[in-house]
Parts: sequence; structure tokens; C-alpha cells
Amino acid sequence: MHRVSRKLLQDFDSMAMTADGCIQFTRHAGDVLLNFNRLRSRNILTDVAIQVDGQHFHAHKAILVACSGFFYSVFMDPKNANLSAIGLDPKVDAKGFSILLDFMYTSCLDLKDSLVQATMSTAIYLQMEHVADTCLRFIQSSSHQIEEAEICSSHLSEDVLTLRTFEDNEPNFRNILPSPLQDCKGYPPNVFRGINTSGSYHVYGDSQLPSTKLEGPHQLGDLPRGGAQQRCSQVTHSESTTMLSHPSFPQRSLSPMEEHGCPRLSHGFSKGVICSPQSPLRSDCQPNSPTESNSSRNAALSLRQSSECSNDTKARNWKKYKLIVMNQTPDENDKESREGGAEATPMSPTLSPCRSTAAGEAQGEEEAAGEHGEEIHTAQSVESCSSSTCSSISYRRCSSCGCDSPQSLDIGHLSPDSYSREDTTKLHSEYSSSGCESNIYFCNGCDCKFTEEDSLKEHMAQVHSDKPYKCDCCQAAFRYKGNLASHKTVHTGAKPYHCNICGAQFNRPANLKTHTRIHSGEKPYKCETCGSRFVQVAHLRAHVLIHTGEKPYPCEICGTHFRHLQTLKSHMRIHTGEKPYHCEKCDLHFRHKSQLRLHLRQKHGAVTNTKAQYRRTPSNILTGLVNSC
DNA sequence: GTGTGCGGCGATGGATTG
DNA sequence: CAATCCATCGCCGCACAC
Repeated sequence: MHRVSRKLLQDFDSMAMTADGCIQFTRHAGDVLLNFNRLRSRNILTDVAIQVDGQHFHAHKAILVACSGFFYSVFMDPKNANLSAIGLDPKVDAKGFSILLDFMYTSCLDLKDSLVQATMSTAIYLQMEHVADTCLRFIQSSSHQIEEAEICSSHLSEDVLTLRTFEDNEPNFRNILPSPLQDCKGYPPNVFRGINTSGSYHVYGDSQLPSTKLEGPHQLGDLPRGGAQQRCSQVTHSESTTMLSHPSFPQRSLSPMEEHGCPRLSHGFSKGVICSPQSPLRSDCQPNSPTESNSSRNAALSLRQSSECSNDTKARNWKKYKLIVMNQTPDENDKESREGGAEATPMSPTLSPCRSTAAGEAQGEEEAAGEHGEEIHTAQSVESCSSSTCSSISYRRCSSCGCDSPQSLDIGHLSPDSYSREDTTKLHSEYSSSGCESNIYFCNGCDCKFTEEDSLKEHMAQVHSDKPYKCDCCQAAFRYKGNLASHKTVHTGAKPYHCNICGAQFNRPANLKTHTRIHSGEKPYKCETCGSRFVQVAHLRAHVLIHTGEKPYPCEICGTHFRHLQTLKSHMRIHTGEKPYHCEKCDLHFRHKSQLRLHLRQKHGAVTNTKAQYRRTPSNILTGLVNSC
């Protein structure tokens, strides 16, 4: 059996044999993380929204909990089982948080001189000690002055001052705890604002924890414990709002060091990795700081790479970012690609900041770095897909070894839902001896192969669409011939179905049937709660939301919930400032069309839309009847 | 008067059924 | 393949708060 396994390992370098004979897929962890990041970038299965300084980030609680002691404490609290959105302390820097969130999903810490302080402060706030330590070493390696690092001193709180007092009394402690870490430890560590969307009301409030004042050095260890002991998680329900405050620290016991007034170190003294004095002791499930991230090699590599490859990675990810976040059209993407996609552009906070390969970063980084001297692979050439029908599919070739890296350049515009995995076969995953890895996705319909699922999706949509009936005029595709015929009546304008009563014309018999209910008064769909009746069942469904109180359309900016999608869309104009309705006569702009119509009626004597009047008033229906006769 | 949200309704496209 | 169901979109006037 081992012989077979070893043969298997020879065929697939991404596998390894463990001491107990198990086959270990060395890239599995990295691939899983990559997939999580893809899900995040598409906002799929994300279960929490995090508001940081006015910006919103979507993420998976499991990832947050696995990476951050702060989030662990928050989400593991049963009181917050249904928490779907939280707001961090206003002092938390959104850019710093974005960097850390990227790190959680990619293992790469994209440090920049201008943001390293914010990143470090946020890392301390989130209780990601290993990251904070890396930031500190970044600062030190960049020859920054300690005084410069104390930019966060504006956040200094009384407990930090007490900490300094403690240092004065404990010289050894000073050696352990670098000052920048102390000084940036200014956030109220356990305050957040929550949105409970489980009910019909959106709840959004905040409250501050009672401050914990240290009175002496020997109370240092009590700081986190105090937070725990003073758990003041309270959910105060009022009619429309909920005030929710939560301590970030779980109940715990003190370590012997803490009981003597010493801070707890997470990874031992030798590394100088400091656990924030506010950090709680970890429970059995709380994540340890990843040792890989603390390793000097990886950390240093990451630090160096961040500045070298960030731009290139941004360029590579930019089109994907636009596709996912900005929802631009493929044409626009292609255009920008032709015009030079490597230009420096804003990058999605949801995308990997520094990756030489698409998968297997966590486990494969060292191998790749070893072969290529820790250099980042750079795109050298782009090869088009062999299929003449999908020229947009491309490969990215590594300039170091010539192998194809899995960074295809163009991402399909097909929605994830429309992609059927059954249509494809991921034949194999190979890991070349050069250290470059390639995921090859084969199309079942032709001989094309791709290195990214997204590229395959686009190929499937373009070449092997399951909508064979296409409109000659607009290229709209339909799965069923009947739907195409129905569609054609709208671009031709043909409306062969006439209402015998009012003469209204329709392109489909179903529409005529629905219309005739206006004249007959037939309203077959009745609300069981209030007895209201409706012509269409969809109208009834929309109506019952009034009784259930359900408002399924939330504004991600302000948290307001709406009953109708259209209302939400109109509401969004408040945030965007858009006023699309323009009065040409007096050059006024309006946010809502009803405003413009009212303005036209009142200021310019415009006549209200007769169709709407007909639809709404019985008198107009009667008029229509008279006219038809 | 203005801004905003709500409820009603017509119309369309996707998908299913007979 | 026509009929039908279902989900969704977008328009409209109205009501209410400021």
C-alpha cells in the first residue's frame, strides 16, 4: 500500500506522507483559505458585516474567530449568536482593518509605511498579537524612530499610563514589552456596536463599557480579568432599538504570571511576541497565533514582497475586483485590459494583496520561495485560449521558470449561480518541480483548459451556453423557444392581444388575462389577515409583508430596512447624492421621479400620466369604457 | 413645500406544466 | 408548444414628517 502511495506522491508533488502513513494534501489548507477568500470576494455565505469608520466589510465569522481573539470573544458569546453586523470602535482605522482582514484570508500581510501604525494598532485591538509583533519589527526594520511610532499615543489611556508605571517597577518587563506596542494599545478593547437583524427592527446602538482603571502595577493582570468579571453584556430592548454592549473577553482564569502582575506572553520570550495585556487567555478553541506568520523568514518575506508585488497583484486583481464589486461589464474590463491593466488602481479590500500563485499559499510558499530565491513570479506573457470563440481566456506565464501560473487575466461575467460544476471536470492538480503550481480545469464541451474556475465559467457561458435561442436583434439568449418568441414581441413592439373593453394591447395572452381582471373586478388573491384582494399573487406576497412587519431589503450604509426593493434603490440615492430626474425648464434636479412629476404639475402645468390615472381611478376606467363603446 | 417611504399595479422574463 | 405560474422590475400617486 505504501508503495502505491509513494507512487501517488511522486505523481502529485502536492502530497506528502506523514509519519503515520496518512496522505497529507499539503496544499489543502491554502486552497481552503483561498476558496474562503473567493467566497468573501463574492459575498457568498458571509455571515457578518463589520462597520469600521464608516466602511463596511463582509466576512465569515469562522475566519474571524479563527484569527482574532477579539472576534473569538465576541462571536463565541451565546448572547451574540444571531449577531450579523457589528461596528468596531471609531478609533479603529478602516485601512488597517482592511489589511488585517486580507491577512486573515490570504496569510499575506500587506504592510506599508503609511499604514503600519494603523495596522499594528488594529492588530492589537483585534488581539492578533503575532501580526502586531510583525508590524513592530517592520517599524524597527524600517529605521523608524520610536517616537514616530508613538503616533498612537493620542489614544493613550489611563491603563497604559499605569502600564508604564509598572514597567518602571519591573525592569524585565520593559525588555519584553516594546514601547510602540504599549502606546498603540489605546482602544477601548471591548466596545462594539451591534445590529440585530433577527427581528423586524434594525437595531443599532452603542454603549461604552465602564472604564477599567488600574491603580497599581499588580493589577495589570486584572485588566483582562476585570473586563471579564465586569461583563456587562446587556441587551436592552426598547420598542425600536437595542443597545448592546459586549466585553471582548471571555471568562478565564489567571496564569501564574498574571497573578503576580506580569503580562502573559503568547509565544515565549525569545521571540519577543507580546500578548497584549488586555488579551484574554485562550480557551481550548481560541486560535493561537499562526506560527508561520511569526517565523522570521515568512514574515520578512511577506514584508519585502508587499512592497514589491503589491502593484502587480493589484493590477492582476483589478478586473476581478471591478467585476465583483463594481459590477462593470465585461467589455469595460476588456477595454481596460487592453489599455494597460497594470496601472495603479484602487484595490478591493477583499482580494489577496500578495500572491505569486492562486492556491496553496500557506503550505506552498516556502517551496516556491526556495526554488525561485524568494522572488515573486512576474507576468511575462499572456497566451490566449486556443479556442477561437473565447479569446479572452488567458494564461499568465511565470517569467522565472516559464510555467503557467494560475492567474488568468480575465474573469467571466457569469454569475456563480449559473455555473454548473457538473459541466466541468477538474481533472487534476499538479505541482511542478519548479515550485509553480497549476490548477487545470478542463472543459467537457471542447478541448479548452483553464487555470481558474472563473475563466472556465466565462468560457462555458460564451461557448457552451444552455440558452441556445438567441434574439437576432439584441443577442438576448433564452433557454426556451417560447420565451424567445415572447421576447421578440417586445423589440418588434407587436401586441397582438387586444382588450375588447378598453382596447389595451398586450404582447402576451397572460398579460391580457391579467388586464381583464381590472374590468371584471376579479381579484383572486385574498389576504387572510385583512381581507384585501389582489389581481396578482405577487402583489399579495408584497402586501402580506405589511402584516408580518418584514422588511427584507436592508441598506448596507445606514442599516435602514425597507419593504420594497424599489424603495431601497430610491433610498440609496440619499447616500450617493444622485438626483437623476431633471427639469429642463428650470434646471432643477430631483431624487425621485414623483418629485419631478409633482414639480412639473405645480410649476409648469404638466398633465399627469394618463396611463396611471386610468389605472388608478374608477372614473378613468369608466371613461375608457365609454370611449371603447 | 420638500423629502421620503409605502402600497398598488402593469408588465416582462424565466421556468414549468399539460 | 401554448398556457400557466412565478419572481421581479419599475412606475405611479399617496401619506406623512419635517
